This record gives sequence, C-alpha cells and structure tokens, in this order.
Amino acid sequence: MPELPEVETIRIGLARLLPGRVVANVRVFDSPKSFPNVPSDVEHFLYGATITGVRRRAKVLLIELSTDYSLVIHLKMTGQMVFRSAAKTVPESGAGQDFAGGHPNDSLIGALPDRSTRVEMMFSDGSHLFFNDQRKFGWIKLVPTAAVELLPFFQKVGPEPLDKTTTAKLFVQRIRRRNGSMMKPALLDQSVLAGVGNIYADEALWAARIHPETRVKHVSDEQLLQLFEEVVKVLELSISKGGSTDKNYIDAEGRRGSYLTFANVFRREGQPCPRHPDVLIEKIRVAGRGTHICPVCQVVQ
DNA sequence: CACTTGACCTGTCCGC
DNA sequence: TGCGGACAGGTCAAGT
Repeated sequence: MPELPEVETIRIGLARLLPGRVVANVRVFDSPKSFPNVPSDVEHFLYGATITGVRRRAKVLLIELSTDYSLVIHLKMTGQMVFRSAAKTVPESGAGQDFAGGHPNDSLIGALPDRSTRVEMMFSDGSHLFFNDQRKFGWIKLVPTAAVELLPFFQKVGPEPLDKTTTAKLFVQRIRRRNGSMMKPALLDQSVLAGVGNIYADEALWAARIHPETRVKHVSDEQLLQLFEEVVKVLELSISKGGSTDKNYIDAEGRRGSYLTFANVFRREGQPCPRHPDVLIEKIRVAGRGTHICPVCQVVQ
C-alpha cells in the first residue's frame, strides 16, 4: 500500500532518526530477493558507513551513506521500515499514539524481528532498523549513489507531483501520451507521474469528477488540469495525516496513518457520496484494480 | 509502439 | 471446522 504519502511519511521519520548512525551489521532473513547484494559490496560499502541522508523519489526510499553508496528501498505493497532505539525490540512507550488516534493495544506491530522481517540493520549505538515485508514483493539494493539515477526505474519514472517545478501543464502533456488508454491506468502509470497508487487515483478522479474508465482522449485539457490539482491536494492532505493505513502500513515509529478517515470514496462502497447523500459509492474493477466511484459524479465520457 | 494481462507472494475473508 | 478461491495492489515481463 505504500504510495507517495506513505513513503514520504516514512522518509520524514527516518530523516529525523537515522543520519549520523553507523551501520555495524546486517542480517538478511529467508529471502535473498529482499536484499540481493553481493557480500563484498555489503562488506566494503555498508559496514562502518555513516548514514548521511534519507530521500525519496516516487515511491522509492533512498538512504545515503558516507561511502557514496545508497540503500535503494522499494516497499511495494506490504513493506515496512521500522526503527527501534537502543537494544529494544519491542515498541517504544508511546507507540500506538498514532495519527489515527488508535489505542496502544491496537498496535500493528510488536516485538522485532518477527516472521515478516526480511532485513535487520544494526547500528553501532545499539539501535535497529527493520525491513518487514509480508508478501516479499519489496526489496533493498545497495547501489553507488551516482548510479541510482541510472537504474531502469529511475530512467523512466515521471515527475514528482509535489515538486514546485512540476506544473499541471506538464502533467497534461505527459498523460496525453496515453490517449488511448483509460484514465485510471494512465494515472497509475509511474512514467506519466510519480507516486500515485490505487488509493489516491480513486480519490483524485472522484474529486475531478472523472470516471476511471473514460479514455484519456475523451477528457478535456481543462479537466486534466483540474485533475492534477486534485492529485496534489489529496497527496498533501494525506501526508499531513501520516498517510493511509488500510491493512498494515505503519511509519518509521510504528504509527498508523489516518488519511482513510478523510477519504471520500476509497473503501467506502455502500456509503453515501459526500456530494450526493442519496447516492451510494460503488466498487468496480478497472484494469484489474479495485476501484471506487460515485455513479452520479463520475460518468464515462 | 501502445496497451493490457499475468506473475510475483502471503494473509485474510467469504461461501459451501 | 476445513477448504478452495477471490482479493489485496506496485511494478515488470510477456502477451495482443
């Protein structure tokens, strides 16, 4: 589930917690796919390295090291990055006081490592960083920092929606490359625009009153310009709420996000559309994805 | 080339 | 209670 707001929330937490810490050791659990690096790189460029910064591009986290290598991390659907200070492997006191205001006993995570832990990083001060990933789709790669932008994903990924230099006009130009496809898959296409996933695609399309199955070519420039503004608004709102916790997303300190409390359509099938109290949100399938719409606000054009 | 579908995984939930 | 199947959704490879 981590989309841009979730990855950004994790980044904010890690950027506060990690810089200055020195990597002492790394344990890779059952899945080589989770951290497919040659041991000599780990030996030379990870052990003893000081963390110098934490960045994000699209849905990818970048942990920069003093050795001019970076840890490139994609959480895919169920990945988590959880920090634990000192030798503690249980939640910090105060964990559970999350963005959603949940009860501490509702914590989504307990002692670490657990059975979903794929990589555990130990720092010289005794603190730990855990990469958990129930479904093993995610990965961590150790890459020379200068080579990060040469990775295939970064070569083709589109502009950052929250970057001030990314304009609505640029978005329209890029999504027009997919004039033949439907709006939802075009919006999910990371080479058009970075960072939008299933939750925020549904929310933004509802806000812009565009049916997800409408072909891009049938949507006016004016509507596409508005859609971009809605994408920006929904991403910013979600970041301010710590992202969306649907099933298992948590931030670097184990807290849930509360955006779904504010969602208009996502996971709200059977509930009234905020704009039409008499109309119920429907769940349909578009391009293989669960998709939420108001059948009155959003009609195929 | 543009576009769509299936694979990658595991846990959960639903119907029988 | 057990069990098969659908579903969850980010990205890439393979297909049309």
